[in-house]
Amino acid sequence: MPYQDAITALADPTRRVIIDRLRAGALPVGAIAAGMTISRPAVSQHLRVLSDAGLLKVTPQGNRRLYAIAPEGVDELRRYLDTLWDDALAAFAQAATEKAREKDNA
Amino acid sequence: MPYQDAITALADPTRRVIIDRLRAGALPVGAIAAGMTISRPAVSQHLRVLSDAGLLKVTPQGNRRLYAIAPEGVDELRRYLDTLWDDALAAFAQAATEKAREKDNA
DNA sequence: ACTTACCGTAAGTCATCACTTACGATTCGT
DNA sequence: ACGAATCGTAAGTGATGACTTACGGTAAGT
Repeated sequence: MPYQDAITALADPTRRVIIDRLRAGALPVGAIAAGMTISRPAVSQHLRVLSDAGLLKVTPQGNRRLYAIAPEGVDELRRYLDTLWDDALAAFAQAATEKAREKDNA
Repeated sequence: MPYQDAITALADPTRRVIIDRLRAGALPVGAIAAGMTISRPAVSQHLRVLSDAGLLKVTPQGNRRLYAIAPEGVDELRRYLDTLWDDALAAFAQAATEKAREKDNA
């Protein structure tokens, strides 16, 4: 899954809450939904989106399904932002030098 | 602006196209909208969202307005993903050791 | 075997948001 | 000073998506 799906998935506040709940480790759906204001099926739908985006991986364990953060999916997004960050800094530096040159010509 | 706004802003494909157009350096609105399928006011609205999210900075230059990527805004998002990445790796490692311990007890 | 627990999916509703056209404001050129 | 250019904003419309309830399917407990 490309990084675009990861960004779209993380755009929803509820899904970010789910991600935060999984920071410490894998959890079954019931544990994730417990304490949240929305219904459990709604959580399931969010988990589906996050999994499709490559941000979560599922491991069925008997009756339950354990969801955990997939480091690879997070890394894809990280790399995209790194290139964006590099380009932004380079453009910023170039704009600064151009501005200095203008000042010299004045 | 917190990182949440940045994620929400980058969730839209059109806004990512705009960001990509600004990777090489600042551009006025007309140049950004040129070649895009949507109208120029639509581009203006997207630029507003990106600016509010802290991802773009504007420098009015006479008649036109130059938009450029704001490195600080990108950095906020980068830091969020870094902590998420760290936690995910730590949880993954812990799960691996626990699994190994289970095997030993068997 | 039968009940209970855990979970995903289907169908439908409601709000959010991206886009359009129309308009007003500011600045440049002549 | 006047017309053209550049851009932001307002109002309205259509589509996407987040949520609900209802249902089915599989595994665990007794």
